[in-house]
Amino acid sequence: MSKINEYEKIINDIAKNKGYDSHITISTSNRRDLGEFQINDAMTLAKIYHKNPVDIAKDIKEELDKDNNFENINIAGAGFINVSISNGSLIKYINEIKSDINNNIDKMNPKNILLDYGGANVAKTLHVGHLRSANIGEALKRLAKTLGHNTISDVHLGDSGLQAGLVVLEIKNRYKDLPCFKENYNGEDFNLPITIEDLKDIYPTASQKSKEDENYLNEARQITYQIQNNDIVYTKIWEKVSTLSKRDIKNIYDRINTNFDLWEGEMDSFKYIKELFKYLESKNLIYESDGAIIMDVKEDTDDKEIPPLLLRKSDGAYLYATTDLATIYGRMKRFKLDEIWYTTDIRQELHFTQVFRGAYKSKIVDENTKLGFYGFGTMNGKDGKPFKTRSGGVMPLEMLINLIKDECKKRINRNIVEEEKVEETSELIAIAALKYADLLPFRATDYCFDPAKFSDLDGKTGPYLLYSTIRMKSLLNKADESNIKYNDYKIINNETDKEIVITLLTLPNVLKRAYDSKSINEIAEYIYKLTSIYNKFYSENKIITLENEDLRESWLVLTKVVYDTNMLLLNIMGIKCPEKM
RNA sequence: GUUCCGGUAGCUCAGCUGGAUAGAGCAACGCCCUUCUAAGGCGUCGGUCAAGAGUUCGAAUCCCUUCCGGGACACCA
Repeated sequence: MSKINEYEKIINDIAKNKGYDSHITISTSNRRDLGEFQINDAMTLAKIYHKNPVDIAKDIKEELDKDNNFENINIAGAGFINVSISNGSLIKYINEIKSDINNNIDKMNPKNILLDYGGANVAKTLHVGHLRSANIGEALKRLAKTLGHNTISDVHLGDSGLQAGLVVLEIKNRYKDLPCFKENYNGEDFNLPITIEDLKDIYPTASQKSKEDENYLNEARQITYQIQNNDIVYTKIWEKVSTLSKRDIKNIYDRINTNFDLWEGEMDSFKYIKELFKYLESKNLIYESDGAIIMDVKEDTDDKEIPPLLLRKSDGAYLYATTDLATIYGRMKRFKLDEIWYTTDIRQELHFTQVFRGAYKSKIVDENTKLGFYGFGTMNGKDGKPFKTRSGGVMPLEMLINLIKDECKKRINRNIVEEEKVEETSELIAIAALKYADLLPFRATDYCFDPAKFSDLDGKTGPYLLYSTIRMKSLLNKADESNIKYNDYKIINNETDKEIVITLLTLPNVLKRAYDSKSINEIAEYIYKLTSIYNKFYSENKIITLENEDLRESWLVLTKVVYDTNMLLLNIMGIKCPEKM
């Protein structure tokens, strides 16, 4: 158990012995003049037990006074209990976590969690709109892992929609002479002379044409249907396009440290669709309505309209809901899952509500498996609409990364970073800037996309965190080079030192809250707070040259613990730290 | 129309399971590099928490109303 929870348990045991049975929490005080931690539960307990809150506070204080973990206990106002932790206890705490930062984490009971995020579309360029899903999903996965869970991540590519028909149609138009488009094609394998560069042009062209030409659109729809139904040529072309496109998509995901265990897509769910329909039919859950096949998912207790799940269009084609339900069907067959997490734009919430209901109602998913939708807010431009480039399209992710990278490159300290490392280093800094800026706002609120926000390199930013973390590491390296040992934490010198220790103490609760709310912003806020206190400490003290050896050793141990914590949290956020910058 | 989510400093955002004096970054202004990386540190300026009413010992936080902005609402994904 983490130290902070040990403290909390002591306090809860005391309260229980005094007859107050309720969960009491301690939190860092916002009245530091009165104490470092505060307990606000006396007021709540007063209501339950019909007693004066100050008397309850006194009861608790009386016992806390006897425990040498705590000191300077006082009661203020309506019944606030202010508590400080004794230096002795804090020193012990740092020594408990100094060699393994995992000792400052409360592991949870392991669950098997599948995370569905990313949502890239085959044959389409990864653009800034894909950023949040990747950053948030990846960070949630890493957080879950850190807390002891088993995870499977799936990019769940969008590869079954109209863009398939559009792209194949455009290819057909451009390469009429390929053997596969001839009448007596014998099904032999063929080379598709298409590059990723071609692909970047093919979809936008086709999309544009479909908007202007209804015949073109209809033909694309027809081909989409044929691909979904395993047409020998079209399906093969689409598979080739997918393979090519996946490689491109993976390159960009790699750049932003987003990794998937499964590179599956909507098309991979098609093999379950027949079985799924049969199953739903056997349960009498689906029926025809206006030529389409639907499933009712509304419930009597609903106070708003929940439309039915549309599983097959009147023209026979399948939809988003079909592939999502079939995907769940497949996942439940293949894996033993406790939870499935979806991270997409919050505008898809209703869709997932419908799909989840369909999954539970049909018992594809039993009530022991939790389906969770953790949507993120929409990325808007300054005008309140989705961010666009000057030409009107959505900005490709690659362009944004390179934009930031150029800014970072200008600021690299060439006296420190070797020339051949400049490229790699500016990439890491750019990614840090991008990811941190994206993870800082609360998950579910919309936010304003401004390239300037991501290229901010000063203040509360990714580069600030990297810069500071590198300085910590550099300091520890200097100590190693000078053969200065730092084994034990011995002295808390002043308020700044103590503030660092207290901030470290709260880490387990921060991780817990982030996990509960499925929002990384608490972690992003926390690492900034810890880092800025450390930077204050850094500027106040000269460490290596200090003559007081015990204090110097303590400071180095403290530096190491903050460094380890930062590395842990950067890793959760999917941010890599360079050696120098 | 139904319904969901927002409105907090000039800008971008935290804080919302009620707690004491509402925070941060940017921007503006001032100070600190012969000394472990100044992408840093310190300070100043900046607020009717959209408005009104209510619950409470206590409200940015909970309830209600209004105004403003955005989203979703069966053959797109």
